[in-house]
Amino acid sequence: MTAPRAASQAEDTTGSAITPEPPAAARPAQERGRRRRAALLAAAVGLLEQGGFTAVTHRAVARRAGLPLAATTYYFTSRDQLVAEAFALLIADELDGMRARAETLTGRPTPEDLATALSLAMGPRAGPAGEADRLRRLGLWELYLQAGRDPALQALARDWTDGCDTVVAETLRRTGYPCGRPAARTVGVLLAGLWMEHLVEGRPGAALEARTLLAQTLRALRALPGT
Amino acid sequence: MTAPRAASQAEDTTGSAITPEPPAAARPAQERGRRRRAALLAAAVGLLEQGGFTAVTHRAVARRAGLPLAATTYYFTSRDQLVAEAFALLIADELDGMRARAETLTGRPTPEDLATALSLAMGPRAGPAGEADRLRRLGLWELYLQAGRDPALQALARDWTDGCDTVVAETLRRTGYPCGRPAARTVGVLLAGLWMEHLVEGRPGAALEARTLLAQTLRALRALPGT
DNA sequence: GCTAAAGTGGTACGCATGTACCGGTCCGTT
DNA sequence: AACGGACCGGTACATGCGTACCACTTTAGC
Repeated sequence: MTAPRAASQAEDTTGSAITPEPPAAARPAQERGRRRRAALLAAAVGLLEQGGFTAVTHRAVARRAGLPLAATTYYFTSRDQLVAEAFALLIADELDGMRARAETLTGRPTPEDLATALSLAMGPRAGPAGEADRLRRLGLWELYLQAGRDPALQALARDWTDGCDTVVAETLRRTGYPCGRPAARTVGVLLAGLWMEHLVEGRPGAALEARTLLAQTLRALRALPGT
Repeated sequence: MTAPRAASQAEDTTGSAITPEPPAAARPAQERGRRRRAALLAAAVGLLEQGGFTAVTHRAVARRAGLPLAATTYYFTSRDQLVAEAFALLIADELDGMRARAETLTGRPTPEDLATALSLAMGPRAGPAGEADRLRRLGLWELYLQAGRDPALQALARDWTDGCDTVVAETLRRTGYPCGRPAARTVGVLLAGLWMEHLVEGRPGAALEARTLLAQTLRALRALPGT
């Protein structure tokens, strides 16, 4: 968060003459260390969900993980690294969940049924768990957008997009909607856009609208040859 | 940015016995004051574009506007208010630009031509001005997402969505694509999603893909009756 | 058991932030 | 001309931040 980010791997200015391979324990050697690192990462993800990008501070992460402040700088070389790893974890979790929900859909559904199922798979769940989902997704999109300013996150942003598109494409193929990548992309972008809008604006009819527009689009794409 | 946000309108604890109507000059009485307020707002918008949400600090705004720090707290009761007004201004500017570009499109274009024109109207411009556009849009989306956590911004977020959809709907109608709101929504969401993706991920073929997918969708929607 | 590395936790520093305060100046009104 | 509110600008304060540091304890490898 502080200004100078480049030239961080500068000269070793500590007392010891030889550089003992920066102790940054990216992969801790001991079991307890690995657990601690995971706890910090989990705490970072949680904070990301609850309070967004700016909520992930060293102190907040340490407090949430029940660890001393210094643990955060010991296991992660910088806040940026911590955030980036949390982002990657969030993406992986979210894609796993989406994939799992999408795979329950089988058979040869009508466009309407497919639209409903896809909406359920890609959107936040209903009920009390929905608010947690909503915040998680909000955090994810926040980080996604951050990738537009921070090249270090760009690759992760692409993973997210590709992952979503792949889930959509596979679902379409499996349920008898053999379509090219373009059509799958259209459906994926539509789904993501509609759900993001819902996340932010919280309009009452959003879920229904998503199903309707999606069904319409699926029907239209199917009617058009060679997509 | 500091913790307690509620109960901010608490008791008047200043020396004077009577509350002289909080001096918060929301609409300055004097010309110079109005100019200063506008300058601060413009500076906030600029910072929003360049550095995103977190870059809009009292000090940065004041410095950019060439005014003393205290001016920011004089004309705006809080940072939140400053940010909200900047957001509103950004939305209005962006919608004006989009509308102006969209209105140059006339006649009865093919789906491909329409897709190209809409992409040009709604997406960032090319050339050296494109990077500024890119950052501006990034800032806008950042704030848009923030509206998911801050109810005070939600109405503005809806204005943005509605504005985009309206531009799309009017453009479609004017160019001989009489369609219902659902179809316009589909096109609008698709456009917004694709451009946002481009903003963040910066993939080479994104502009071409946007045109292709949009043309395909327009064609498909036109082929389907009653949309 | 000994030694070096890994891990630990308390503390400190420098900086930027949001916001409050206050003595002063400008200006429209009477 | 004078009065009162709008406006001005400098400064101060408390807080939270990222990161560095360092003496200490635990663990792994010989």
